[in-house]
Amino acid sequence: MAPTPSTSADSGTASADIQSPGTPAFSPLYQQIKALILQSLQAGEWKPGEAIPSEMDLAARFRVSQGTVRKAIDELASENLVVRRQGKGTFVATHAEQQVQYRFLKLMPDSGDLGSAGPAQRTVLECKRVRAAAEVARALALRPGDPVIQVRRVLAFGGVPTILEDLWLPGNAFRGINSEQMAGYHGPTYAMFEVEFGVRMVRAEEKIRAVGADVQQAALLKIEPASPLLSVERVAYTYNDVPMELRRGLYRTDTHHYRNELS
Amino acid sequence: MAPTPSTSADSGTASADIQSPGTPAFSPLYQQIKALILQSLQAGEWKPGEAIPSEMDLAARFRVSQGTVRKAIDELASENLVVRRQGKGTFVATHAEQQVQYRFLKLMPDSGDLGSAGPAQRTVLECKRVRAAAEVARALALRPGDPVIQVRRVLAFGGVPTILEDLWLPGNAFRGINSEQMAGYHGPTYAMFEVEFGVRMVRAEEKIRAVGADVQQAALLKIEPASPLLSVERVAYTYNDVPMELRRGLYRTDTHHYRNELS
DNA sequence: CAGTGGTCTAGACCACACT
DNA sequence: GTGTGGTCTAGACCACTGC
Repeated sequence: MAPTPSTSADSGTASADIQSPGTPAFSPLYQQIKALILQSLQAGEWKPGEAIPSEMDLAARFRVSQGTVRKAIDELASENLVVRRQGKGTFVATHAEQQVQYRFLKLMPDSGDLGSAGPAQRTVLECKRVRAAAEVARALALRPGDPVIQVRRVLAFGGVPTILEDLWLPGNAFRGINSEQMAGYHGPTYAMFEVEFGVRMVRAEEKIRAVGADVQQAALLKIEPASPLLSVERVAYTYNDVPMELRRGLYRTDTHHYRNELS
Repeated sequence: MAPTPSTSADSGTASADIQSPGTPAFSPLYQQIKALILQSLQAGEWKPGEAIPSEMDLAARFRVSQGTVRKAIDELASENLVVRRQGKGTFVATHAEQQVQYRFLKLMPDSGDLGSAGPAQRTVLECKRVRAAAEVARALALRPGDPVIQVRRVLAFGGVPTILEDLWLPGNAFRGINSEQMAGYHGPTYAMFEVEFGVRMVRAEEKIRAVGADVQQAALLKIEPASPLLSVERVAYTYNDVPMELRRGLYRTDTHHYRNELS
């Protein structure tokens, strides 16, 4: 299964390329290899946490040099799709066994002392099948009225309710999900999605605002109504930029803050 | 000016390494080259926007192969310290001539329509020399009482005041700064810092919270007191992780949102 | 056209982890 | 020791830019 290089740097050969006229569309070999590896990743040829074949093996399989495979894997690693470990191999990234427990949750205690409060205590308030409202459908690339799972839960740190979250999940991919799974799983929710539903979140976009708590929200978080809360609206994507989750979190930021790095 | 490789991969040579006992401290050649290039960047050997020497030139200068220089530059490019442009050269990154006008400002209009409101209108309310309070001193790695510049300004989009910002700058590096500079410069404030003070911001950390506007803040932003605002506390760093600015912004998020990407 | 960064190869050796 | 990823080199050719 050799790729079709769009240009050839092989000494001696000169394979031409089939291209639509007018589209330069030059694609380096390593990008094609990357795409092939990505396909195997999507297809589940290697499961999260498992090792992928060695660079030499992949080079042989795709009939390219190790250096080309290396560059393809380099990009996958920089996108956090795989993790390289010297001497051991390259592994499919997973939300479980992440060094920092929550890869997508950037809320930090002001003290900076992470583990003091231990893991979040989850309380699932609701987990039901509904029909997608227009807004939810748009975010998840569904049609209005399509089945979605709606989850509402509270996360507490050290006994203090800190986050109120609403989640919307495509009904088809998450068929059969229930409150016990949402509450009972030890570890990140995204890790549970991998194990139970084979859904790997690889990327997310967030829109952050400051809002005032309404009466119901205030009651659930045990704060005064109209208290300022951080509203974090997240769309999480699997491979190929397919949206698989819409999430709206309300964070208390009197004891925590959202930490971000710019470069 | 050849580097001292901590290990040698040269065929034929076998240069041993001077290392403190007990410290493995293996550092690849390309990291050493990267550090050397970084030194030249800091020293101002090449100014923001200028081209650095070609890969071949640098390879000759450091007596290493082009591939090694390439890998060093690759890392600098991934850290946004330089920008590569095929066929033209590698250029020192700058906050001016940035494709997106504000590299560190992640506030977007909800409409998504960027340029509609045009560039921000700046109103400088204050620009004075003060002595660093404990908190400011800590953030800027100064001693309490050291001179700092304090700036307060309002940014408006399409005539609507949207951001209220307080800035603290080390008095020594920004000696002589005044309101006219802060208000009059066309383009990002960080670009002005490069041109006028030779200070290049390379990286920043932000702590984000939701807060309620106090009476004064509300008046300046022409909103109701206690309205929820996004508080963005930023420390910006030059080379070598030296903090050069503390900034606290209060963002209206009824018409805009803070956009973030996770991966 | 020459010069720049970008791609690709092939082979050698190093650092690390397991057995 | 063996196998993995990581580093380094040398040389060839490709794509893009501007003279």
